[in-house]
Amino acid sequence: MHFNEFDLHDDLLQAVDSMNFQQATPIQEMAIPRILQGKDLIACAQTGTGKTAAYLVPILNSIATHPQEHISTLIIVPTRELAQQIDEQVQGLGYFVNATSIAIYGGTKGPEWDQQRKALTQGADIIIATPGRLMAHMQLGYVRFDQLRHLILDEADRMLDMGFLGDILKIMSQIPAQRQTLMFSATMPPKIRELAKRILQEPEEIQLSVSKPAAGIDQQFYLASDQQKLPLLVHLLKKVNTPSMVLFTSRRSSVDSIVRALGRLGYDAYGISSDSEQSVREVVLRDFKNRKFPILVATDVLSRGIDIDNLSHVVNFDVPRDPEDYVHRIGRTARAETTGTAITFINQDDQPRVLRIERLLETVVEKQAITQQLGLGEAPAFAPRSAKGNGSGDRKRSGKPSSNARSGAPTAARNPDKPAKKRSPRRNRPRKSPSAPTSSAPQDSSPS
DNA sequence: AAAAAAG
Repeated sequence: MHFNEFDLHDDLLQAVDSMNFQQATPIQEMAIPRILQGKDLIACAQTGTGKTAAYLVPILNSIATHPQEHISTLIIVPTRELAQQIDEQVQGLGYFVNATSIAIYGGTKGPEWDQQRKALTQGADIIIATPGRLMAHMQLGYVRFDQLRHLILDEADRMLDMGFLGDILKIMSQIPAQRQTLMFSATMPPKIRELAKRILQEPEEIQLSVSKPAAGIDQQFYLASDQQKLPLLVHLLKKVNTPSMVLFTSRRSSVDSIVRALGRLGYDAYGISSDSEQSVREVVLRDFKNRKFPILVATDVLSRGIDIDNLSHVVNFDVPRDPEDYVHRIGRTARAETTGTAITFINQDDQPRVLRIERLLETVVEKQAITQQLGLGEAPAFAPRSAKGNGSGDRKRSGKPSSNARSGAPTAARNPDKPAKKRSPRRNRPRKSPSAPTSSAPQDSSPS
């Protein structure tokens, strides 16, 4: 279905056109008409499917057709980077409708607080906020949501994981009951169902292939001890011409040491975690998106929703403890129906988690053991003790439980169906995000 | 045994 088949305001069609949106993705095709009708919605969709535009387009349509003075839309998200990214999308799509927006989040030291207060008092069409900072403003009493018509909870399952339920309910208690509410969640656990029941009215429900990675991702598992991981990574990097790689690690404390180790090996890498200063987080992410350096080392702060064009690789330096996070991490690549490679290093301790991931994916991925032939010593054997978790006995065991050291052949673990069509959405953003400071590449990770 | 978010 083409975008101009939706019943959209002329200005918005122009915006959609300027962004070169043509064919709607499945989630957009399903969500846009229902949101246009004013229905509440609960949608379960993998990231990288055009989820954000699926709600921004109809919301902006509502703003174009019924302009109002004060805030019409509140979008709540779990991380600051996601808030900023959505704000940038609003800037692009909202340009021709003259929609105003602001991202509201904490961690900043500059004039942001006053800018945020001003937007909240004098009005902006769309507010994109992380819960903590929004609450802080609300407690000061000047935030008015009396004209609010649309509330969106994005990455709702993540927000509950992060303990935001109380904040969300408190925020919701101060916005009109007469409103449209949209919930987007990667998964649909009972807690999400409960919340949906509580805050949605006769919701439409959209389910899109739950927890399955995109078809274009080539998943590769390598057995490696902690000492072998870095040299193995270097070996794999040598085979790539111009890598654009996000390397995930589960610990904030490892980000810096990996960045420094890569620096010593001559790779230009920078890191992001909640330990980084917010201004550094922003500059590093922007510079990485602009391909100013090839390797970004990050914690799971970036595992959800963050959109990076043409990311060639995701590397899991360790296996995430939550199998859902694996799907989210590797979903940073092969977005918008392109292709990408997801490499996961598995040491002895990581192995039970691998079984849980494979159970979630309903796929067994070949465990490659190539460290020996690279002269890095013997790889850890793949012999997971167990995959602690729910006691259901349907656990699938890997067909090849032990290390088959001679198989250097690339694994065949991509999802079988769907050819990887390339769509390459050309984004000529009509207006730049107003808040982006321009400065040069970050300065703090050269070899010491 | 982690991560994120308010300061």
